[in-house]
Amino acid sequence: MNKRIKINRLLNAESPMKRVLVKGWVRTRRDSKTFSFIEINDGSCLRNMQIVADASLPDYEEVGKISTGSAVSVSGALVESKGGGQKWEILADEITVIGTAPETYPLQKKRHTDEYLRTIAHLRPRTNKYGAVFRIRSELSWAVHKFFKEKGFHHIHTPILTGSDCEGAGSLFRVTALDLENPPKQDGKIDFSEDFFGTEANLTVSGQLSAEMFALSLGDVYTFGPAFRAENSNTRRHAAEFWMVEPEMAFCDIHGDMDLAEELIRCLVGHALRECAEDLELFAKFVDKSLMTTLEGIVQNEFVRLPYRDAVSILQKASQPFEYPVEFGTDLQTEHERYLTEKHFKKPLIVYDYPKSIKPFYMRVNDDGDTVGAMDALVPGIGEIIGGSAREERPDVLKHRMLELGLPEKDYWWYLESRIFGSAPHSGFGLGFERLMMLVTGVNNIRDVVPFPRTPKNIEF
RNA sequence: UCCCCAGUAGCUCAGUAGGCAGAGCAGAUGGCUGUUAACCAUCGGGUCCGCGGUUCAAGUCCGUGCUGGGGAGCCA
Repeated sequence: MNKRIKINRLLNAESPMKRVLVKGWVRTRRDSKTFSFIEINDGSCLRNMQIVADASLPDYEEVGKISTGSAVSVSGALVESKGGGQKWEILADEITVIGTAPETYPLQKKRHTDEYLRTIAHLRPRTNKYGAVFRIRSELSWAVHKFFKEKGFHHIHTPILTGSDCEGAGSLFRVTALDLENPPKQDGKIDFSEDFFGTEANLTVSGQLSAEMFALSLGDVYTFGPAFRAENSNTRRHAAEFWMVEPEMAFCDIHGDMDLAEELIRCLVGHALRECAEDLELFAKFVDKSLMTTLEGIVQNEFVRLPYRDAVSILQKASQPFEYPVEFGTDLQTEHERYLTEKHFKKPLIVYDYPKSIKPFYMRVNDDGDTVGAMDALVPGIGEIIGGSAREERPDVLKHRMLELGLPEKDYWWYLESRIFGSAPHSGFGLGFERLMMLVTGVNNIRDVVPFPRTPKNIEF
């Protein structure tokens, strides 16, 4: 018996083949008097393979019972199709049902809402749209590694479990091996010295601080892994578990940081356009009619670079009213970011040099003393897709900032030591991988670009 | 967490003025055709999200809870 061949290979065949074997899931069956058409999909591509099953087949009775959703194995000849819709089809000489699907199979041969498909997240990758989403996700994931590999970056596996609530930003998921029914206590409080690590532990919110240590050793590094936020965020762009790409570069300032951010996004979008054309076509057709214009615009045009001070004055001069007032020292609200990227410039932009007062301790203080080398990349439809900064490499300035913000030095002793022993300017950023997926596919809910999304009150599957 | 909207057949939805619960698709059965989300006919299919209230009468009005969605905040 020959080996199974993926449908995408067969659909791109140059010539007929006498004997091929395919395996996949039935999308639809159309019966004639003397034969049946069965369309099967094996996930290798968006398109299905049409199987022609003639009534003369030994098990033709069985063929009539093959239902939508069943897993089947088909062997036969790859021949040019007599019908109009496809170039190739398989003239079956043997069809075996590997796994049946009763009529309660929830996926029908019709359009389903995204909300309904979320309730059957275990089956939704069998639909055209979600199959395409996750093929693109896989391709983009690979493209991230390719991008950094070609630039000489090293991939670092930073820890998922962390011992301190670094950055103090966002609520953390506590990790414990203690008996929650009866935890050990000391002076009325839970005694974490009895816990697995002998101290409090959490899931990481970012690999940045670890990555910095490796940038100051291996030069240019990146991490690509999950991050966890226990924020009670109920929006279409937040998940409790998401993936971040976090490059960190030694001897690099905020401008080099922005250069890399822009190059990364444009390169990844270009990669998707080249390598996922067929799947992207589905999104351009059914999800976002302007998708191709948006994506090609990103690849072809440079991003706007806009200092925060200039962003403020543009917003102050804007003809439309804002709910939140804008002045130096306030953070840009969603409405402001959307105005800048969707109305004023109508393309991606990077805002940089934010006020010190609204940014974390590790961002490098600029010479003006009021701003830090922070940057946010904003794209139409999604908002912030990248947040990054130059890191404060001067130990005295860093300590001063920690004091201002009330962060205990002892918790960051190793971070501070990196500034004492051979400190060097360095910069990095975090790219929200799901937000990139939303940008590339036009899908407007983060829950629909994650295989099994985790959001407040939702961890089924 | 706050504001707004929704919840009716397996799925997508309609349900008028408070008066017997509907369609398309899916499923079953039969027919027809190199078909393309095939087509035609027949049939089966309901805790109208839960609880409480108003009313002779509630899918419909009121209160409340749950679930889902959109927006805001937090951020990637």
